[in-house]
Amino acid sequence: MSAPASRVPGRRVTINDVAALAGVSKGAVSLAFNNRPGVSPTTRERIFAAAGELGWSPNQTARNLSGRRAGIVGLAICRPARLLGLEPFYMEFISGIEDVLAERSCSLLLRLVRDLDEETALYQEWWRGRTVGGAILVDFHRDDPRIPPLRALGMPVVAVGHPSLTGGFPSVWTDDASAAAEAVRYLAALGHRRIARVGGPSGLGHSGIRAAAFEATMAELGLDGGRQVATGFVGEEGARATRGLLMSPDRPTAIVYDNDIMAVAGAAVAAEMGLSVPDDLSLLAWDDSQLCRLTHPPLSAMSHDVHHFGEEVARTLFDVIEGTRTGTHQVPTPSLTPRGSTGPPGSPGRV
Amino acid sequence: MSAPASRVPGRRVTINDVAALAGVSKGAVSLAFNNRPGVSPTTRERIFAAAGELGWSPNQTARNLSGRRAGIVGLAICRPARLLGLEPFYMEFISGIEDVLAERSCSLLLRLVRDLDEETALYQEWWRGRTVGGAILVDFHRDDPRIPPLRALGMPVVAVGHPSLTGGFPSVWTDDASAAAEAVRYLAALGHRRIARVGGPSGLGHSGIRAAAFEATMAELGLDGGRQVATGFVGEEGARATRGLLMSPDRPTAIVYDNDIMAVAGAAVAAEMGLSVPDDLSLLAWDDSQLCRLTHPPLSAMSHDVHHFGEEVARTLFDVIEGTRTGTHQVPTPSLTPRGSTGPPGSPGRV
DNA sequence: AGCCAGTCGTGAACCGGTAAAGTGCTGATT
DNA sequence: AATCAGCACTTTACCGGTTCACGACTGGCT
Repeated sequence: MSAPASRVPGRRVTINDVAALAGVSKGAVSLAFNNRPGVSPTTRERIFAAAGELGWSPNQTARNLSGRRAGIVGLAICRPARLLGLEPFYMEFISGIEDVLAERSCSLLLRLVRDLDEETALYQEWWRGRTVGGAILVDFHRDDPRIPPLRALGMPVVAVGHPSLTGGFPSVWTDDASAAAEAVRYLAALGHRRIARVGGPSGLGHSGIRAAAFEATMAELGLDGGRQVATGFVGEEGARATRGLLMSPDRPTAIVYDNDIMAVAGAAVAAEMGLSVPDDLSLLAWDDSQLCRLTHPPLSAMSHDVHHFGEEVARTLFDVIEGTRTGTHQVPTPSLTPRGSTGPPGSPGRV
Repeated sequence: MSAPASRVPGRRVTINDVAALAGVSKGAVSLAFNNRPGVSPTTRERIFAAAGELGWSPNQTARNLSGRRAGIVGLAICRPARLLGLEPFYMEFISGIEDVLAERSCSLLLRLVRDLDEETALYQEWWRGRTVGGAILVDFHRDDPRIPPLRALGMPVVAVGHPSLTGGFPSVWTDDASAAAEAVRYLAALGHRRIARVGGPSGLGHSGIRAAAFEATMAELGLDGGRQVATGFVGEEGARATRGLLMSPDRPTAIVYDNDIMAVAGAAVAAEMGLSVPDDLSLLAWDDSQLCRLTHPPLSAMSHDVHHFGEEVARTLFDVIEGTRTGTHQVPTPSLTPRGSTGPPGSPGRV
């Protein structure tokens, strides 16, 4: 029941204790622990021995206060909490980030915020307060209001999004425009003429890019039924949007979704309305997590390696922090993975 | 192109600048910003005005250094990064935590570790270095080696796991034993006699509890085919375990899994081996994320609200930090949600 | 011997706040 | 008139490190 043999009951051990035990000044201990010249190998040894005996390691907070930056990377996300738990994208993305952070003994500071102003204020606090050494910015909007204040802040940042959106921050991005175009061309090649798209919020940059590319490609192919619906990315809205599209007089024969959770919800709606996939309706998801392989039929998707995306983002951030990188960096374009949910429209087998 | 009008180009603004502008000492500013008595309303006003003008807010790092604890909660997870991205459990759990943290303007510090020693060392560093104000401990083992050192640390902690495992830390838990028993009784009632279980790592506490309850219930019902296999929670291992069970001479007619990702993998194996679910084989998942509703047939599961679980954990941690709670706290027991993957064994419709 | 350079280490200032003791003033009490 | 409580601040000492100017000692060179 007694506590393990500890030195002085209450007091916490500091650099001074180590210095005293090793018989040097605290400056020397600091030098030793930051392996910098100025202490002889013998003394260094003695200092480490003392630290080991006392179980001391430098106090990060104190360290941060005097100049050095924390081994902590900030990530604020402006989305509802529930969505975070349901969307496979974020967790895979975060797992990729963590994979790289862990290698360097760094941690991720995660925070959900309600709006972009709160997010901006948070980053300012994190940076000015030396809580983080850098940050990852996601979900860029057109003319994103976070850009000017964060630029002024001078914090190392890696932006996730197309360079046209990220206001000059070093960025990592996928070519959503090409992917969206590929999606449309694929469905058109199958014979679809009325193709719809269920996208994310209209203000969101990458949704906008996909929307524009979708429309442009439809026009280019001479297809005119290119209706698009904006949603908030959650399954329920995906279902509602799908229902709306399918109830319209000239209902689409194919729908492209902006993530897989909405595509899954869309598939359920199709079933509920007695439409068979892919004969009556083709569905194409985006991101491609395990979900897509589990539905019946499995969902075709624009797929990419989200874990790897996260890794690249984290690696880029370290480069930015070390000052060895400033440009933009593209990761592979999502590529079409055809599965059972896409096929020619109104195929012969239809009832 | 020019930076927005900022006071003195390089220097960061500190409490001293605010004090100077307001014409008071920095002590007064500190008092005002921690709304404590000792400053008149007029002066207080003047101080806030000055802070507003300079865009100053207290530096968290400096604040933490002198006593006060950070509004940051630590969570270390000792699992492979890839798994984190695939397992719906963790993200839903984290989303629940974040939901409560966000209400109080707190953040979650997340870190993946390789082993329990690294985890212990990390918590010590976080606590001694005043990086976090408390922590969430997960994945308890029998006689968990983290307990003694972390007890000695005195950090506010909430443990996720059965009180018999969590070494006296305030804990939040689900009754896995009852749930495991219910799972077995349900399958037995359907007529199954050879029931197997694909569990998590044998050292993991909650896997052990489920294993013991599984075995005890099997014995109680006079069933003897209760084989159990330990895995690492990933889909691939779930598939391998399932394959092993199904290839044995007296193969089980029902399998219970420890999470849903392995159950999904198990369903794929059944299909691959030409077994029909549930006629030839019943499958029962655990946790019950969306995955279970997407397979064909949908998976029956021991389901619970993981998001809510996370919320309760976070709330409990705040109570512990404030000293208003020390005991254990049970959240609802996972309850059986029957879907299409369970049914009587070898039913008439069988080929 | 005298000078210089280089190594090892010390001491004090500093990072940006908090906390507790101290100061000066006002107004009520005896 | 003297005492005293109470408010509104100011002063000063931390919190636990890092950094940098400076001193002491050693050894090589002329």
